[in-house]
Amino acid sequence: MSCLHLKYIFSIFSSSDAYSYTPNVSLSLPLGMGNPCLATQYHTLQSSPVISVSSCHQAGYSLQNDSHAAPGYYLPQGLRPNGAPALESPRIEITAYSQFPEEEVEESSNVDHIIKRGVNSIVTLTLPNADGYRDPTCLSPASSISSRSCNSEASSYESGFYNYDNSPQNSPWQSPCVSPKGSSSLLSCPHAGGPAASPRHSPSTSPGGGGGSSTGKRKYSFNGVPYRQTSCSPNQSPAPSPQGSPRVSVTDDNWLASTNQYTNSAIVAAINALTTDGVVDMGEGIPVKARKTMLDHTPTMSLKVEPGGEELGPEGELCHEDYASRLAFKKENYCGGFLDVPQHPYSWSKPKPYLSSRLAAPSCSGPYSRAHYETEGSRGAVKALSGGHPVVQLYGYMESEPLTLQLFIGTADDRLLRPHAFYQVHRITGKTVSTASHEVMQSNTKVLEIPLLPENNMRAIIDCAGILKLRNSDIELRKGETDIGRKNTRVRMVFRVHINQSNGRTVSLQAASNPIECSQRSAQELPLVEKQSLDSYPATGGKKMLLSGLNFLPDSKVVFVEKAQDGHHLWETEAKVDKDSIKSNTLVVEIPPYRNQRISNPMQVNFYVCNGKRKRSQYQRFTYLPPNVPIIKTEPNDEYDSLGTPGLPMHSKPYYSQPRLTPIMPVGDPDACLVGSYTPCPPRHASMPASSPSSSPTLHDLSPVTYSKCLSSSPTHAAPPGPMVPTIQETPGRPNLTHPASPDHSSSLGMLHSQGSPSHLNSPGTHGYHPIYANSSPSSSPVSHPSTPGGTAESPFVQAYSPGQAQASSAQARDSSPSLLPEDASPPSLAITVKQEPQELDQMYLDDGELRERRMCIIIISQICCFTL
DNA sequence: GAGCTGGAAGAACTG
DNA sequence: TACAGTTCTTCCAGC
Repeated sequence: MSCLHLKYIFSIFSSSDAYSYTPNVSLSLPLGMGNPCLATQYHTLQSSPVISVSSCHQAGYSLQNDSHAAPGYYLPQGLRPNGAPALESPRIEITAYSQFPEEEVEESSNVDHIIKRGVNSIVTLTLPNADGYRDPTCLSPASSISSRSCNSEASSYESGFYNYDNSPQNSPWQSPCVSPKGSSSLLSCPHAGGPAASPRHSPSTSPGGGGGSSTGKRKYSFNGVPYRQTSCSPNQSPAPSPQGSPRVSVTDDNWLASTNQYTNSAIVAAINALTTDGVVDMGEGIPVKARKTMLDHTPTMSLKVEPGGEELGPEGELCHEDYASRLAFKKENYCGGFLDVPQHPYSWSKPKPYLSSRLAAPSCSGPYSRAHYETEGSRGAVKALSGGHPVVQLYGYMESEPLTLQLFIGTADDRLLRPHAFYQVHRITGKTVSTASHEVMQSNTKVLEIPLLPENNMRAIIDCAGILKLRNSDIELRKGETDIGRKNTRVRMVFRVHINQSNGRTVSLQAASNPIECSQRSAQELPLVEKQSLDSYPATGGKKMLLSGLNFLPDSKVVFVEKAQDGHHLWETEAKVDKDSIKSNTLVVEIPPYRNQRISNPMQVNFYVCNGKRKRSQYQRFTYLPPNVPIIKTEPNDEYDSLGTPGLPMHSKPYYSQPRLTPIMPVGDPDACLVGSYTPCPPRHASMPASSPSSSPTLHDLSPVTYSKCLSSSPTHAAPPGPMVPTIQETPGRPNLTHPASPDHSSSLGMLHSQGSPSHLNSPGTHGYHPIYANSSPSSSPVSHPSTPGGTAESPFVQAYSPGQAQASSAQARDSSPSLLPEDASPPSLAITVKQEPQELDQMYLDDGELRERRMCIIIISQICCFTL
């Protein structure tokens, strides 16, 4: 499978607190190469949107990810020829990604990647094996019996819950992409299995009491994967699928008549329309109650405005009529497989007041919040670490049309980012919720749609989203489900925005939050490494590295491990931990010497913190450099300074639990990317469309994800040859891609991989955004990737800024240079200097400089608290 | 009374 | 197969 690798800046701040740091993260969007239905699409953007997410956790890390490089387009280290950060240029990249070679290889082996270049620069993305991953007919999150569950009568109606299950375009499985307006490609019906009647355990019907859902011990197939029991259980679960969603007739006329505005609802509607064609029949498997509810409300596709309505007033409400009237549908053969970007989504009321500022954000009681089961009541919206709620903002968007921000729960494991099978976003309603939202089902994944309004500076406070935990037994029994829920408790919130371009194309941006631990026990006991002061160091070792995170104990151990691609350990050694310096959130460890002191290329290894048997953190990446290689240091991170660990400047990038590798190159020298200046990753962009500069939006994922770009980008490190996500450099005229094999379900378009890693720290006073060390490797952390030639403060993007500054910044961005954020925007706490990308570089990619002027980026302003169950 | 939380009991599962 | 430890779900109580 191939992944569309999107780079974006991710900046998260809490609604109540200002954070500023912007890790670079690149997103890999899996493209089903093997599926002929996949169409590659890309557009030329007048502006290059960038999704930025900054997390409060990370203070500036910069990773590079990126791509295959096409000589000439990227310089090692992710810099352009002129030294500008690669990510800067607007573009969409499809990059191979993988962390664990073993898995990757296995997964990749199954998929062919095909990219079609259609007329109009249409890129068709297929969703290979999408069905395999999740059976649409299976119990979906929507089946939640909770009052707020998507399938509940109330929720489905009130929230305007729609199931667009088969909408490729909207499907979370679909990777963000640029699609030509009106382009249509046929995609094989994702839900081949059909709605049918696969028995599901219905939460609502399951006998109460713990374990009621599980009918027995889990059985595993020969390959160790739990197989679905086919016997129908009395407790049929309501296939929450949206199939029962309101149906609306769609005609070409009304579709065409729709405005230029893009909305996901259109897709939903389209899918719903398909149901009339018999394409989608979700009736079976849906609890009677649920079906009834949905049917009853069929005609009413309403967008419910959350409480706070009084404050919102008429304008703030999205009434049914209003909502419905704005819906445009395009009848299309979605089953066919082409994923179009709906051209006419519903529009959010324009003058909608943004209430978030008026609401008192719930305070975060501690480091953890808590997700809820269907059998429980809601546990509230996701909290930001600093309190309040996450805030997402789209920077650089200069149009007056409101956009729709999509939110769903994605995975946070070692594989590509994709919708999480065991968790679903949960729409929160209530007095304290200021943000309007509505739910839709896409490919068995619940998606929350939130308006991004120009009047609000394209900013939204995510106070309407909680996390619902589905019972493992319910999900594992789904047909085609290969994931195991047990101990699969980390998730990320994934944000997407589809932006219609004036040229008729649509660009999709995506950003993911930091990993969120959803297991109560794990959150309390498992060590979590969020940051490390060094990403790389000479093989001689001996240097002390500061780790920051959670749950460090006096007897915590740090183990360095090197694994072969086949998974077996090549080397493992326990590092020396400074017991005296151990705190619950910090730990100092001495980097052990590498097993081979004579390495000529950087060697990627992993390490983890262990609190005892079965209590290990996820793997963190570390790169051993040839002894004679000079180490580049980045500016100290204030955050670390605050840790009180003198002598250990931490510019480290936050490593979240996911030590995943994002192989950029499917094949090649694993170390290649690190070679030379230790640039994380070699240039991945094979071909930048010189002709249409504006057409390649760049997505920067600065999420606090733990990956290091390097790994991901470098086959060497991490990436097993096989499993890599192909890197595709799309150009209107010539898409260039590498195909990685596509993994099973993960290979579907829906898989998104956020490779980003937090790598950047913004220095106070400088723009937080660090564009791009796109190609940075894991080791590309600030340390290894110091500044880019371009210089610092001028970065067109601001990574982090305080909430208060956000609006000003965004406003300013629109007014003048969208891409540029005010200097003051960056939080004082950030110490890393962001270099600005030289314009010359842009020009290398673009024929004109317009792109820079209109660069956009989405910023997630707040870090999300961990959740516990 | 409803909703949100934190805590924990007991079932389910793993090794 | 039994057992102990781990993890998952559900339930309860306090605000």
